[in-house]
Amino acid sequence: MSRPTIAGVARTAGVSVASVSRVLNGLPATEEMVERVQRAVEELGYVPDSRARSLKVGRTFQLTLAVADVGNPVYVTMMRAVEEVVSAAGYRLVVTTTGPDVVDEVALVRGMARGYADGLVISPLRVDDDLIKSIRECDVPVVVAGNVPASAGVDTVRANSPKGMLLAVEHLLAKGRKRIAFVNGPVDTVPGTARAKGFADAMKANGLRPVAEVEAVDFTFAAGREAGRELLSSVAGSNGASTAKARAAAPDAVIAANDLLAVGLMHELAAVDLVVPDDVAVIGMDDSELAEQSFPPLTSVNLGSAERGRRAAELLLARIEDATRTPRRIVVQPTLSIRRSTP
Amino acid sequence: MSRPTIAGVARTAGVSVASVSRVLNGLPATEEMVERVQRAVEELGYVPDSRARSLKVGRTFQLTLAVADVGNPVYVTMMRAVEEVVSAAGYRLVVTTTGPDVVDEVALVRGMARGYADGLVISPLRVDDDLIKSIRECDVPVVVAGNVPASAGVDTVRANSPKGMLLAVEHLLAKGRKRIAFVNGPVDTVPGTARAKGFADAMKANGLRPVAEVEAVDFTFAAGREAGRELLSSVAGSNGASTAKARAAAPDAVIAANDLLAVGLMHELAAVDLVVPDDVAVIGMDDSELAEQSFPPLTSVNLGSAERGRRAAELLLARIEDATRTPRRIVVQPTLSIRRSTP
DNA sequence: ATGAAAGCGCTAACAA
DNA sequence: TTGTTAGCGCTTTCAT
Repeated sequence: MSRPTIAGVARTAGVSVASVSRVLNGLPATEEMVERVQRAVEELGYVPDSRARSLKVGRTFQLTLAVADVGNPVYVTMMRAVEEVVSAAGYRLVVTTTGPDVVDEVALVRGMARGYADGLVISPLRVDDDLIKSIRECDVPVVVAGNVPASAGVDTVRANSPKGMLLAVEHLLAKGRKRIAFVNGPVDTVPGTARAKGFADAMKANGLRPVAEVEAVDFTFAAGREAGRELLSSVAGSNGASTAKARAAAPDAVIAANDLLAVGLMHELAAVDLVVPDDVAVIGMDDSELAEQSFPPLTSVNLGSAERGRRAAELLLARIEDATRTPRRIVVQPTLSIRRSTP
Repeated sequence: MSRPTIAGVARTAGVSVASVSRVLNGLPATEEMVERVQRAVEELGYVPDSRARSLKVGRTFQLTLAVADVGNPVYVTMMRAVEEVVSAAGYRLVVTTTGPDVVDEVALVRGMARGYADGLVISPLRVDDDLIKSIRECDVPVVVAGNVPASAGVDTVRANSPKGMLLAVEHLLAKGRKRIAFVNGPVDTVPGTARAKGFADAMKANGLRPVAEVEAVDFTFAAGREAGRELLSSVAGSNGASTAKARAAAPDAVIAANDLLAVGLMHELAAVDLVVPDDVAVIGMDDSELAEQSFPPLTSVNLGSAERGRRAAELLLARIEDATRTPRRIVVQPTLSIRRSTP
């Protein structure tokens, strides 16, 4: 026996389908009508088909969150925040993963036209014109948690990487660390670009020059280890330097573009018996759950991922209410979460 | 201007809607027909509405994965595995989070009747009769990644916790560690129960008695820290023992029910200057990404989360093909990933 | 307050 | 091969 439909309910309740629909949606009806319908619903175990409903009303009451890498703990923070505001508003949240490629993001955005959800929060790693175009032309509202040009005319909420970098550099400086190195993620990504510029500016503003800079192949732990090895060999093997000389040239602090990279790096430091923070201080970014779980606990720039998630969700809900409102560009300010990886 | 429908495409192509539908679905048509339809589709930027389609054909080509806690890294391993097989089969995967309560799980399973997806993989922390009932009565196939009674008659793929515990205990024993303590998660959860029994059996089988046992409030890092403190105070403060005596009573190894708990515990050990593995060895379970990211890298029982995810997805696809096949109960065998948290 | 009926966008008989 | 049409399960006029 197949799933009961509204027609079945109507039949066993002895009323019309319209009446069933009405009581199901809380529209005015007599006591008795409500009673009869509810009994029938109970008896049949009826559950309305959301596809049919949304086909008719044009809304699914689902929202989608698309993230590039479920393994990145920064997304769990964001996900939790989005989930909270979205479910409070009566929406169901589903999350999908896109992978690191722009084309996948574009396909996802285009795919929203299929009617999967009433809106989309997307946090793209890489952005190109195609993606922006697909977002602008998307049939459902989309807000991007990240940075796209103002000219794109879409709602965005992004972090302030430069400010975050400043926080990191100045903290290090205050602790007397001046030989600062930098482990970035891929510079062809949005966050990678922002971090690179932010780091350069922050160093310059403080009259510092980077001791070393390496670029990891992506924002993962494995890439962080590899970048760590590269960093180590670059500062040690630049010439046949004596130990003392090498020490003098070696960084006494390194900033990583995210927590995953920072933790990967710390593993490599430990591998060559460099102790954190005594020999080298380490600062991550994102202040994800991993930062407090790592050992030593990682000082990390809190880029406000929870707040970004919250604000992004709010923006999305607002735009669903009113598609004509002028796009907002929110930037959330960073703070520094100081832990034991810095002195 | 609103979204183009198949009717619009038919109109601009000068053909019938049926013909459009046919070429869109790759059914036989003349060269010219295909040509005209494709041009119209291109011109209008037409994308078929999946709701309407699935209302008609009864399938959504979406599958749902429901996990209790997105912050638990064991789920990202599983998620990746599920995603891989599911997308290879032409399905779209969406993941939702349920929270730790059974009622939420039940609501989710019941909700599947709304037609969100063609199938569900669920990994429930707690199982009761209601949940089993809802699974059996669910309108779409569901496979549970976890342990439910055989009598439930549902497809399951589960880990072998007892075997895993044996691996852990015997590894410790081989390293000369006999004063073993245990940090479990809540015993009112399915994995909690399994771990508890597995640990007890493994110890008994080796003629060992646990030095201490504590139960964390859930399977999180924070709970692990708290449990760690409790463990430490229970072995230290049992009486006004001398340092030497306390040392003798203290564990020289502890097994934790998952990686998150193990890492939380390690932080507390470090807080009282106990070094891992010299003073106390630590073994986690799940062998999640966190195990290699932690410091020292965590020896962990690999409960096969990737394989469980893969098999669960395969089971689901198989059942979607054939609803009548007799339920299978797959159990995947554990291995031990030895890292530096054990000597 | 309730019921009859149209129609959301699509697919699948069935006819031609 | 192509077109006409019924209908998937629901909501929402429009009458009553």
